[in-house]
Amino acid sequence: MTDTPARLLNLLSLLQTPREWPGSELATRLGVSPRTIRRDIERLRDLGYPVQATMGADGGYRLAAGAAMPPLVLDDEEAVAIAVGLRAGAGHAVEGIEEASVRALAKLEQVLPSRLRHRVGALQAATVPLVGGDGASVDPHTLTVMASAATGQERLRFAYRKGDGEETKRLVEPHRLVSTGRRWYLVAYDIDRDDWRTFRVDRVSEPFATGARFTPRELPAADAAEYLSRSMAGLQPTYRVVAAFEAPAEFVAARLPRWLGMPVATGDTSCRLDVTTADSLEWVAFRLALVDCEFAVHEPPALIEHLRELGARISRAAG
Amino acid sequence: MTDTPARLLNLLSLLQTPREWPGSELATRLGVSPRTIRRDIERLRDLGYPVQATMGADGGYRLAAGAAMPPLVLDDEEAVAIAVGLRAGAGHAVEGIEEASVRALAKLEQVLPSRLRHRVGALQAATVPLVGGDGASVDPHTLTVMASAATGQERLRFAYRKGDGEETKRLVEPHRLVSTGRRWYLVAYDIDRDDWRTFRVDRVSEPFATGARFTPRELPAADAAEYLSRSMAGLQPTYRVVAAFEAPAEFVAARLPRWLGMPVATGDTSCRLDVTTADSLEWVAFRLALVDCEFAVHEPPALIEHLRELGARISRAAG
DNA sequence: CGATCTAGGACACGTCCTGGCCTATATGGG
DNA sequence: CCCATATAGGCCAGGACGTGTCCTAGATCG
Repeated sequence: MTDTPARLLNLLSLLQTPREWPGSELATRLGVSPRTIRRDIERLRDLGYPVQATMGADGGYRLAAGAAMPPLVLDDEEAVAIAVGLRAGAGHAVEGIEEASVRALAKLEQVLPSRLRHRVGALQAATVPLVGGDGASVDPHTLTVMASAATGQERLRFAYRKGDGEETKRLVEPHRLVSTGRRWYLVAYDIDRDDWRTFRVDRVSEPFATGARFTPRELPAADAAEYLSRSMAGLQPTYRVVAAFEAPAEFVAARLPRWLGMPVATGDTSCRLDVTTADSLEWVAFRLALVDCEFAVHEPPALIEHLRELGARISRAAG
Repeated sequence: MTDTPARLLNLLSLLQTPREWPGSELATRLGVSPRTIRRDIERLRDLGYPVQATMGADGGYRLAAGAAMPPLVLDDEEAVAIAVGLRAGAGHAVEGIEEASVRALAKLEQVLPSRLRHRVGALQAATVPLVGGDGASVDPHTLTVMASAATGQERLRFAYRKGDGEETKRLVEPHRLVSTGRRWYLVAYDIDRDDWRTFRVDRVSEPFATGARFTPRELPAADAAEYLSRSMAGLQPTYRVVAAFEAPAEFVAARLPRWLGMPVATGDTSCRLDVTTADSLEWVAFRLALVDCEFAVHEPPALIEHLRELGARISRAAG
């Protein structure tokens, strides 16, 4: 409280409250004269924070939207809410911002007080994983540890469950996290195997940043996404799904995630969807049923079988 | 950039990066001597931010978790990611932190630069509303405007669609937002009608804070939640849902949201769920089907009918 | 053992921060 | 209309404090 910088930070946090503060109240609250408050406001404006003032009787200051993000001052509950929200969305985030979302979560969790961390964990446990599917859900904690290690250029140690169920210990230099559809991959240089590898994040457990720094190697590809798609080509079983809907293409498109592709209109009130890269039939079945209109699945047989079972189960539930 | 406070904020933002910074690099980057950096670190520590230092060769500083949240310095993408994540979760947030979640969103959107606001809007449009249900989804923008007006004690103007479909104009003094299950309500004092009212947020459109301040009146109840439940008693149609599952109670509980209540075990591999306050049958049907085990619905008839249709539709889709 | 980092005391110089006082200006209410 | 109250900002005096340049001590790794 003796410092000018501390006061400015306090001021910034007060101004982020969605209300107006008269200068006199700010002065008494921060323990300085109103004149100094006016100067502090000026300082904040010089720093680029657009402090808005309303003139006249019962005027006051508030922080408006500007050119750059000001440092967000959150109270405990807000921080927990953001952390829980981001973790809930970590598995199936909106496409295009998955990486940024994980980065933000890592940044927040790095400085999250431990008592709040417990609350986040408890609430996270209470949350319902929306996709039952094949159970390949990612642990937000794993994601954030990996993201931190990648940007911090620290070596990473973890246990990896291979496709055949065997557990192996890995020591890698993490390069980047890549999200495809709803699955996460880590592109990293495997120290022991002395080569680049990709790891499915849902098969990783007990990730641990060793603290040892490394200098980034050059990836043998234009970027991590390209390397991933090259290394996955022909490797994992993917399905091609073809379905027809009895509803306008816009109606269906609005109810499907983008990465499933866009439906093509086959008439005024019908359209067709062709998904080439589906990797979980349960998930696709679930999304199709959610569209809330008549539809028919033409391919693959496994999906048709799964839908038959689901429909039968629901019918049985109805007595 | 000439100021000490500005440098401290910059330093704080650098230290939030998940990596270690040697003092010398911080010095050159911020354009001051290493000694000043050491003093700045000390200042931050005095302010309560736990700057962790590792000694020895290639040591450095980083920001650790402490007692209080430091101001979060986000880049553009991270801010957008948080905003989108919170908006996506605004409708059906994790129980217990809905209000905090909306507060955080309001705080963020208040200072979000407009160019980022456009990106948030675009991504938000691309997001899929998870619950089709009765279409009573809330607009995150409406929520944040209302939350800001309530905590900022500003009068609020909006259009309200009553139960019979009629549009009315309202001018209110917002008191609090309350979330029950997946629905949002505003408890406010209606100026024109000169009495307290509750409004369903999903029926509100074009909310607008007038800027006129008011002094809070005393609510004729212990708190907003109590007032809401009193004013809703016997008013809105709620259903009682009874369902039986052929799976252990823990299995079912883990796949149901808390506000639906807890299933009661009726055997080792069976349990029973009794929901007294369901307000949307589509939503309940959807959640029950998601549990992924055999189940049967005993009540109400409307839900059974809905399930019958859903099951038939899925079966038809399977050809 | 030496290199390299953090940690921090001492000192001197100059800057800038503060409070008090002034005026100008915008706004709303009696 | 006029007055109260708010922001906005200039000017000035005095003193606090931030700065760079020394210095030494302690920790850690190769």
